[in-house]
Amino acid sequence: MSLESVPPKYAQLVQTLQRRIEAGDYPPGTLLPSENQLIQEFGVSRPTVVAALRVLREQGWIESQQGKGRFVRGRPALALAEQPRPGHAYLTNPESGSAGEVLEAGALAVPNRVAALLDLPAKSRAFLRRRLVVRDGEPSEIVSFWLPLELSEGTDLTSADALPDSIRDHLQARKGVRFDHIVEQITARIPSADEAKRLGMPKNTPVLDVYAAVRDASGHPFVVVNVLLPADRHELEDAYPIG
Amino acid sequence: MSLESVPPKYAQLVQTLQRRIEAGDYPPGTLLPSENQLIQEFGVSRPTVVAALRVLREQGWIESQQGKGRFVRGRPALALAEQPRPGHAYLTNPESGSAGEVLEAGALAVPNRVAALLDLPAKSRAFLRRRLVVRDGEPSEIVSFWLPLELSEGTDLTSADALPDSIRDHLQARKGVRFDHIVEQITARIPSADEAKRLGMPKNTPVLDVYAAVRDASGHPFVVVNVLLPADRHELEDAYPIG
DNA sequence: GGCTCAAACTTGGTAAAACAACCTGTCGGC
DNA sequence: GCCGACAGGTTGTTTTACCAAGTTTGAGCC
Repeated sequence: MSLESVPPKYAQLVQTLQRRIEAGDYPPGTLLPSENQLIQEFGVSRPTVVAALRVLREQGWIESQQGKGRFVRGRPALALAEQPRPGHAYLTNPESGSAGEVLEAGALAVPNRVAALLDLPAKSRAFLRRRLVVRDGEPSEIVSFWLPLELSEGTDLTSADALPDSIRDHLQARKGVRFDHIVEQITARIPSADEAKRLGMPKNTPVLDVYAAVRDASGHPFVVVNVLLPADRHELEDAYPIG
Repeated sequence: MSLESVPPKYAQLVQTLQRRIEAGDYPPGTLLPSENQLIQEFGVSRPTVVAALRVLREQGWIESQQGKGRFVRGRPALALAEQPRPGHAYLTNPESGSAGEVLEAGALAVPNRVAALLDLPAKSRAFLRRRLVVRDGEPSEIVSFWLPLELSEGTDLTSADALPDSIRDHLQARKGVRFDHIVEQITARIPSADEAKRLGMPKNTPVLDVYAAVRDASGHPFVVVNVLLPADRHELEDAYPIG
């Protein structure tokens, strides 16, 4: 085993400076201590100080001006809020982290829309794993994973139990694929009678229908995640900076 | 005067390597030459090589693995594409760029949801500008801008004609506010009879209801944009990288 | 007083060196 | 054959050193 790995010095410096900015020790608009002052105070070399300040600049905490110094901007508004995109969580969270029930797990003909997202010919077969997620004792959403048959071989995706690791880790470990980005489509529709029954929702309220195609760096799709959310109980929220 | 300032060496290296990756000299999935090889080939020092490779890694061109090397990923698909996010386009595009008709423009009591997004007390009044956008001769979507009364003074937002500049430029020029980020909420519902009529859509198909709160760097909201999109004619699409 | 200019600060970039951590082979011994 | 030790490769981190370029300041001259 390993002893608690200590973070590198420059990362510690980043943390320290972030805390001081948040605490108001370095108010926004003011000048940060110069490189030499930081070298003195923390007893590290200049490259270490510069590395820390570079990280802070790239994250938007400070801005620098040659010849003058580095100005405090404050905590970057979205640095942390920037995460929970709709389709993303279902890929990275293990199924066992949420209650639920596996509805289907096996190969069958893909809907046209999924075929297009997976770059498969229409009417071809693919593997489907569909799960009803339960939150607070109530049915909450239906999550479906579609993947090409060759990708599903050798995985535990046919299991009727919740998977202990995330779909992403599962595929990455067993098939060696590398996820790169997600293309997400959001639409709304009236649920089918079956969907409404499973979700325990009135038939005349719409569902949000989210398709997330997971692709590698070259744009080749691996998996399509579909999430069905009753619109009376769920919203999608997202935040992003604008230039 | 100065001669054309030459870019720093590490930046030149970044460019060279990017071009080689794009040209296929370093195909995705393969190993990049090691630091020592690059030092040899380009006749620069190790910190210079490392600085260039750090930039490439942060931009998503390569990924590195201690003890093994650096793997080529390819051009980062989304780094520059930075899609038009749903609420964003309506802020930056001038109204005159799309056909349409101003439905309302004036002060009135805000709905609870908008009040919350604008940090206003419930039942207070705010300025509303609502417009029906027409595409290809068909009514397409309803766009509403809500803003606090003090922000609407001195603007042309009461005009019944399409504004020649974007809402963003308009407010930035006249009120000196600086937009920083957007918090977006997406939901779906059945349209009201009036909405369905204006949008020329069947009453039993849902609409996507997008709320985008535009805020400054400190999180204070300026404007709320609401877009109503018939779900049978519109989808929201978005792409983002995953770590 | 007002101007010029040099000195002293600031950040930006490059070079050379060393050690640590990690991976992958090869070469033993078993 | 199997397994461990080891050597040699890789990237990660830190240090020392020097030069370049932009900004501010103040001393000194007119």
